[in-house]
Amino acid sequence: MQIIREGSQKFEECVCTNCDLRIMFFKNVKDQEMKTICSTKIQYQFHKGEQIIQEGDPILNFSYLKSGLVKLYKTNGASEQIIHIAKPFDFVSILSVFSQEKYQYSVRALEESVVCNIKMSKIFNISHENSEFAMDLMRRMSEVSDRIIQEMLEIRKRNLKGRVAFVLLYFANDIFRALSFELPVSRKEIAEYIGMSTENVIRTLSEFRKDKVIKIFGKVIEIEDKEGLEMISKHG
Amino acid sequence: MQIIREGSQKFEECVCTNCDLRIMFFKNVKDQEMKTICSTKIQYQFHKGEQIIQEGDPILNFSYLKSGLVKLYKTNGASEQIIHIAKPFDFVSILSVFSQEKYQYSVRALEESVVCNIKMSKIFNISHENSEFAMDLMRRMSEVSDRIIQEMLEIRKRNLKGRVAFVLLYFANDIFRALSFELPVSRKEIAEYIGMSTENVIRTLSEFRKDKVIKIFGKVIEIEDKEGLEMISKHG
DNA sequence: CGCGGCTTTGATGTTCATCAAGTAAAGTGG
DNA sequence: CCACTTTACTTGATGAACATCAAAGCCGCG
Repeated sequence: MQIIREGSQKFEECVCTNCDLRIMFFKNVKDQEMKTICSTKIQYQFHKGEQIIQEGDPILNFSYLKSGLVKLYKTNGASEQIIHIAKPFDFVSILSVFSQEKYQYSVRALEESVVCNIKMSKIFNISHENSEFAMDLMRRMSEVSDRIIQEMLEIRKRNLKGRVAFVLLYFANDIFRALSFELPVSRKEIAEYIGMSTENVIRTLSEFRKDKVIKIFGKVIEIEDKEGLEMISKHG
Repeated sequence: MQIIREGSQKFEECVCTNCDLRIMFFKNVKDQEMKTICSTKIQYQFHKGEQIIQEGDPILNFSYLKSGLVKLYKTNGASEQIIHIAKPFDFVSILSVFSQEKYQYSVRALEESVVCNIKMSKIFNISHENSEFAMDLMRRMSEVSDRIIQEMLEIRKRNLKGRVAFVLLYFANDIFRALSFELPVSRKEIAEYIGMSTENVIRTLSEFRKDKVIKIFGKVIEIEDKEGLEMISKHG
């Protein structure tokens, strides 16, 4: 992990004004407020595999993903449960930032990722003075948690094959927007995500390969028969 | 379903001032605002089994449960998935009220329930002028969605026996605060809640009875060996 | 080079869903 | 209020789905 220093700060110019994500969270934040956010925010770069948030740690910052890909998960002793795999525009700190003092979940980078941190106190201050901002934030938080719940329900109602197909389509449609992609997770992580055993995830992938639904080159997956995969996702 | 008319409105006196739930949502709402909420809110009483919210309907109101017990669920064709069973102080409209135009889930009364409805437009107006209120709301919404996700993870990591034990303890500890209680749901609904088949839920209950962990009198459950049940919930 | 983690496949056993069939309970219409 | 229908509950038997154990190949890394 390393801190990203943006050169423009030296010139007292606010780079955040042009941040891609401004339109999501800070659309209604005035220029003056934006300047103080810009000067106090800290951006970190995380390498693949590095821990971004550890459950149990105190929540001091409002964090959001600027680029990369992360997994949101929870540990129970030896095992892990993956709750969500999120990309930018899709991950906001964690739901609990407004209701908890400590993180309930952990976050780890699946790819090179940049996270922008803003002190919670600043978020509270701005919300206090700018209700438009508070409402935007509410809308975003609501979307994020809603999506996670929806996704958990979708996974829960499927059987093994349906779940694996669902995850492959999730990567293809939502994350990479391509029929061919490199899996950013291990087979074990897919298993932790869909709540099945690693061996059975592998077996299912092999079966899809035999049935000519996908091609497998190690971590690279190529979807050959998308309609077939969609059928499996829908009906097991 | 029937509308509850509160006599006090005739006397131009605000009954909401003393609402038990005011401290949760409207702690920071000023008296004048409270008066307009009070005069425009509509309360409905639902009988056991009546539908409160139907997925797909437009979201017009911010609703919260004043008394009773409800189930939050989603239908897929013939089958249902229960997402959460909620009591007052625990259920706020639905998460999606701030991000969606239509309800994503349905809500049905499990017991005689009173729901208070406030027009969304009013909520937006107050949030706009009163950021304290907006922040309170955010905190509540965050708590609710966080709890649902946490609960889904807890259920997911258990096996059949562990899940049934978990649900029984949920009713005993969180809902009824008693070792003996009448189940507000059918065996089928328990199955839909924990994602198992109805027959196996029944079998597991019977097994708990044989092992002298619980007593069963139709819908009435009496927990005989709470520690035992907790062990099963933890370790299957 | 050798170690540990990831991947793969096979064999085995457990857990769970499904089917079937019957009883009990609860609602429905005459 | 009673016959009738439907829905909820229960148990057993069977097979399918899935986890677990075991063994071996692969790959990256110190």
